Formats: sequence, C-alpha cells, structure tokens
Amino acid sequence: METAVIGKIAVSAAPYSIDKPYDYLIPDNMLEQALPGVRVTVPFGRGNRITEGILLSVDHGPKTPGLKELRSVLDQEPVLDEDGIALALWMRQRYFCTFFEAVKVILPAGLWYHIKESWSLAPAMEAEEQLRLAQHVPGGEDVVTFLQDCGGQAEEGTLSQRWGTEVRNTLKGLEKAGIIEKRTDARRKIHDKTCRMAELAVEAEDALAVVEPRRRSAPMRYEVVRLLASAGRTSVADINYFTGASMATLRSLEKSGLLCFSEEEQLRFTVPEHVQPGAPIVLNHEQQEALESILSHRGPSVTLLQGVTGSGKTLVYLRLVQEILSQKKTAMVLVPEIVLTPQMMEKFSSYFGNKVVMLHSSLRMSERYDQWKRIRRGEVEVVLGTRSAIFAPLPRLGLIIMDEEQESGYDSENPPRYHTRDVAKFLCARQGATLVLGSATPTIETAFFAKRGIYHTALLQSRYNQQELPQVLIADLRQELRRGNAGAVSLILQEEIKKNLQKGEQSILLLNRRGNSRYVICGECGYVPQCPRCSTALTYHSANGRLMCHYCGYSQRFVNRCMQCGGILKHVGIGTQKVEEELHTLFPDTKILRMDADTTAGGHEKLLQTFIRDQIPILLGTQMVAKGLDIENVTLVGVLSADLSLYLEHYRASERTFSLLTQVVGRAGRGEKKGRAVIQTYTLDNDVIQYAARQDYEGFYESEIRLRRARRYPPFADLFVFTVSGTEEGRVLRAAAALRDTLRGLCQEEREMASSSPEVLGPAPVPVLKVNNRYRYHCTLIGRNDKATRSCIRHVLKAFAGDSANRGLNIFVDCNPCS
DNA sequence: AGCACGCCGACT
DNA sequence: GTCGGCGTGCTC
Repeated sequence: METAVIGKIAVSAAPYSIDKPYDYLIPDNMLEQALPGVRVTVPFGRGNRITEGILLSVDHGPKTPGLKELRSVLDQEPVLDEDGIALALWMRQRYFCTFFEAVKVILPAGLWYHIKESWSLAPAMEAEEQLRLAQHVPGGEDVVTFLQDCGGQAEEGTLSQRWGTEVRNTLKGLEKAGIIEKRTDARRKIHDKTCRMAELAVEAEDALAVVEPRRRSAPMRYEVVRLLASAGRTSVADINYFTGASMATLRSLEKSGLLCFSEEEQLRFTVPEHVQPGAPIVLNHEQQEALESILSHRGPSVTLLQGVTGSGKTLVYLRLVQEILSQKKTAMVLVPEIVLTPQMMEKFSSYFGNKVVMLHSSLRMSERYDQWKRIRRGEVEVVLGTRSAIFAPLPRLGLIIMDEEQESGYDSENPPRYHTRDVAKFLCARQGATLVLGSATPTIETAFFAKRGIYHTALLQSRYNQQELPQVLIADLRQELRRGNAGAVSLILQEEIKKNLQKGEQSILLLNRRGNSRYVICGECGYVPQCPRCSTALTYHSANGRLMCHYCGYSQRFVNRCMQCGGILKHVGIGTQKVEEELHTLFPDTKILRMDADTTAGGHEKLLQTFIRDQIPILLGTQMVAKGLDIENVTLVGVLSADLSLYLEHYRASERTFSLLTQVVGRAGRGEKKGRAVIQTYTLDNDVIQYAARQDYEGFYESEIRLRRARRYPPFADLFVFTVSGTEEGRVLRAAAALRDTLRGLCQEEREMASSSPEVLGPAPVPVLKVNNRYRYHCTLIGRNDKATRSCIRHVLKAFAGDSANRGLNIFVDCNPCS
C-alpha cells in the first residue's frame, strides 16, 4: 500500500470517553512545521468541525482510506518538548483527564488559542440574488440582511446570540445554497509584544556627513542621526523621547537610505526591586549535614527535610540552589500560597538577583506568558512560585524544593486536580533531579515513606540561637463554661494577654473557624437566605454589600429585611468581628488589628507591616496569621478554638489541625524573648491537641499512622472518590448506586485475582448536595493507586459515559482528594 | 460532547 | 406524500 506521513494527534474536541491519539495525514507543505509538540487545527467528527489538537508524533504509515488531513499548524515551534508530552501523557493516566486537558494546565493561558467560527456572504453573488435565494431557506432572509448590514461577515457567536442556537440550521441551509461561507480561525489571547527599533543603515560618519550640511534647515534629521551614531540601535519611542523627532522624520531618513527599521521582541515583566546582596551563608553543623546528605544522592531522589520552625530550612534551600546552579543546572522553589511568595522572593533575589523569576497566578497573563518564554529559552535559572509554577519549562532541571509540603495549597482545585508533589516526583524521576520536601509537620504519607526509606530524611532539630520552644498552656473551654464564661477568650488567655499588654509585647490570636460563618439569619423567623442554585447558605460580603454563594458565584444585593416574614436580618457566627468586640470590652483602649477575608483586601503584607511598625498589641485573624513573617516582639499566641477543624469528615482533619496548631504556636518567641501559647479547646483529652501542645510530631505520627492503618486510609490504601452529578436527584442517586455495584463486581474479580482487597462505599451525598442546580453523590473505592486499578477505573468511566441511561449525567474521579 | 443519520407521528 | 421529533451510534 502507498505510504504517507501520518501524525498522531490529541484532539481538544474529544471528551474523556473517546480521548486517544487520532491519525491525520500531514500534507507536504506542512511537513517542515509539523514537529511533535506543535498545536494544529484538524477537522473532527461527522460534521468536520475545526478543532484544536496537539501533534504527539510523526511517522510514515500506510495511507488508510478515510484519513483526514491536517488543516493548519498553529505554532512556529513546538510548545511542548518531549518531557512536556510525557508529562501530559502521565497526567492523563493519573488524573483521568484527556490529554488536552492536561496540556491546558501545563501551558500558560496566554498561549492558548481560541477557535472562532464566522460566516461571510459569498463574494461572487449580487446582494439581490443572495436575498432571492435566501427566501427558500427558513429564516434565511433575516440572516442574510443582517450579514449585509454588518459588512458581510459575523461570528457565529454573534448570530446565535441574536437568534438562538437554532440559527445553525438556517446557516447550514444558506451554506448549502451557496449564499454564505464558513470560516474558522484560531486566535491567541496574548500576542508577542514587539518594539519598533531604528538604527543607522550606513556608517555613522557617512550619515553625519549627509545631514551635517543641512543642520540649519533640517535640525531634527541631524539630531536623530547624532543620537543613533552614539547610541546605536534605539527604539522609536526613545528617539522620540530624546529628540522630539516624529515618525515622519524617521521615515524620511529611511527614504534617504540613512536609517532602517526593525522589530525587536519585548518581554513584559516587572524587574524585581534591587535588593542588597545577601551575606555569605553560614550553616550550622546540622544544616550542613542536611545539605551534604541531600546533594550526595546521585540521580533522582526525594528527601524529606524535616525541621522545626526556626531551624533554618530556608538557609538550606538557598545553599542547595547555589550548589545546583554551580552544576549548571536549574532549580524550582515552591511555596504553598501566594502571600508567601514576596518574602521568599526577597531572600532568593538577594542571592540570585535576576536569575530568579517569580511565577504565580495573580501575575498579568502577558507577564506570565513572557516569563514562560524566558524560562523555556534558558534565560532563567531559578523559578520561585506557587503550585502552577511546577509547570515552568525549565531546561536542565536539577532541583525542586517544596516548602511546607503538607499544605493544601499544593492541591489543584479544578480538574485535572493534580497534586504538586506528584507532578514534582514525576519530573524529578524523569529528569534525574532532586526533590526536597520541607516541613516541620509533614503529611503522614511523606513521613511514612521517609521512615520506610523510600524517601531520604534530613533532620533539623535545633532552633536558631538555641531558642526554646514556646511554653504551651491548654485552656479547657468546658470548664470555662461551667464557671460562667461563655465568651471566646478564656480566663487563662485573658491573664496572659494582660501580662503582654503590661510588658508592651505583642500577641497573636487565631480563630480557627470552620468554613465561613458570615451568614445572616432572620431574628424573627430564623430564615437563612439560601442560594437558589445550591444547597448552601449565602454569605455576606462587606466589600460589595452583597450576599454571595461560594459554590456557584451567585450573588444578590443585601437587603436588611427577611424575605419570608419581613423581620430584621442579623449577622451571625463566631466571626472575627464578634471576637474583636469581645476583646474591646475586655481590654478597653487597646488597639486590635483584625485580619480576615474582609480586611485583607488591601493586602496581607501591608497589614502585617502595620502590625510590626505600629507595634499594635493584638493581631486577631484566621488561618493566615499562622503563616508569614517572624515577628520579634510576638511572645504570645492564642488559639481560640482548636477543635473546630478537628471533626471534619476528612482523613486529613487531624493532620491539618496538628500542623496548624504547631505552626501558630511556633510564631511565639521568635526573638530573644521566650514565647508562650494558649490553646483553647472543648476536648481537653484529645490526642491531637495534646501532641500539638507538646510539639511532639513523633507522638502524633505514631498515633495517627495506627489509625490510618486500621481504617485503610493513605498511605495504606488510596481513596478514589467518584462523583456523579446531574439535574435530577433521583437519576443521580440511581446512577451512583449502579456505579457502586459495577465497582463492587470488579473488586470481586480483583480479590480473586490478587491478594489485595478493594472495597467500595456509598453512594453518599456530597456535603454540599446541590451546586449550580446539579445534585451530587459520590462513591468511594478504597484500593491501590496502581496501573491495574487505574486502567480499571478508566474502563468504568468510559462505560458510564457510554451508557445511554446516564445521558445528561456527569462523572469524575479524584484520588485522595484534598477536600 | 457534538453531530449526522434514521425511523416514526402530525401536517399540506 | 414530507417535515421534523428525538433515539442511536460514531468520531482518525
């Protein structure tokens, strides 16, 4: 059979159930551009809709009949290299998504294409003829008239906005009659920015010789030439700035053959502020040992760098990066939250200057895209950022550092819900790089793997300057209640705050609240405003004076009247505001700084600076006060309600509570003075709180790992959570039950085949049952995240999508979900 | 998912 | 007879 060049292409229009590489013929005129990793457009499906795709590989193969041709190549050069393609393929297996969905999280949004379909009137036809023929197509006259009015062309989106989606049939009819034509083009959101440059086209002396004699009559021409003679190539904007010359002058110089224009690429990014170069880093014995042990591993390795707060993990990070750069390799430093990037950046800039680049989701799209370009070209040696920075295309990757690896900020919230640690492990394994997981309170899984020797371990046990850990007191809130104190601040804590006020030292109070407590309730009838699309209460946002839904984005104006009975609505919850009022009563004339979602609109950093600069006695806030700067004068930390996060139905609830308590307690006494902490709780005898109070990670680990083993939680098994959603609750529930039966059947086979014994739970409603008018139920498969299980799940998902009984229902799987 | 093809009921 | 309803099956 005749052979041809055939490309394997991952197509964007293919949903999960039919996602696979599709074969397309590559026409001769595209052979040069069609390299693996470029994006292309191809016709797909019965209607041959133009869709975006990515070229995975190119090969010679038999010219089987029915093969379609590539329509166009979108990229000048590949946007994914071999490693990038491998990563996307891996994510597809691991997160049960399509190849293209994986590519979308790997590439910066500025690089994405948007496929637009537009319709234009056939150019060779008279307007009257068009109208006459359109009469035979239902609705045709209106559309043709509209097109004639707007210049003969309109986007399909515009047309369907005007007439609804049924307009498609009309358009099809008009196309068949030859009255209109369809055009599809791909547009980029962000374009490469270029800058127009000018330079002398001849030797400087010769150019000057031409303009000098006419210096009087044409002073501008002379000035421009003089500038270019001394400065060389200069941007048109700068020439205008320094000489006042207009474009007309420059054009005339070009005409005279003295000057030529060119385009230079311009990268949009903010140059980091100049910082003082850091002093040479001196490590203590322990830190040096950790550094050497991490560097001693050849090839890919994972090391848990476990160090208590204040043990100087950052110094080890800095030295590690120095060493990796000296090996001519590159490094990635990841932090769990955006608010932590500036302070980490400051430290890294002082040692690595402009070799280090900051990457996070609140950068402008153009800036992120331009940084991506610089990184890919090898102009950057260190990338510092939040989880999405893991996809930075650093060549010669030698090191990935994940600071505070236990934080949930490393879990992606939207599909494909990758976990940064997994991606980092994959990248390091593939590229022979070193992965360092830094934490004072690592996840149970990480600690487990470290103890088993699957990860290496480096310990930092001594605090900077041999500071002692804070002394921790536990306040029994039940006893407080019995004594008649129903407030948020126990007597013990009040006592300690008083001491601090007298000494002029600062205190931090953490309100570890569960979810959001800023909802409103009617004082008369108890009505709580609900989201009309979701089964959840609306929360009040003072920033815009609206009631909002966190799940679907619905919002309505806040009117202080109950919709049911007309009564007055009251704000409720043990929010920070309420505690602030209580503190004002307890400590009149004392300044209190409140830090929560309401007050941090102006910036977390600024608020902390105010706290430090103005020596405000009390900082009250949510989770965010646990992280961040070391503040010398803070000697007291109070945890107002330690239990609130403890009883969430999640296998990580204990781990997270322990970590949060340990972190916040560690905030006290970072300077010369010794710190104290007060933990308030209703469950005095709870192990997690006791271990946290003693800062005893080992004890916590031992007790928690026993529980995990008994309950078959990670690391002893993996939880695959299947979520089924749809608009009719009954159908969703039935489909979820059927899914559970299917899974149970498969598990039965598995049990007979292997020694492992997977089990299936559910269906159970998702905690917030309805979101965006869709009901959600889930089933949980407890098993091993191995190849066999994944391929089995893939099978189940495809079968679910293919079953006509499940029409209109949606399904997805999450492995060990973060929430 | 998105689209075409096909096989039955209300109409000119 | 045919227009259009939705059920069914395929996507290189």
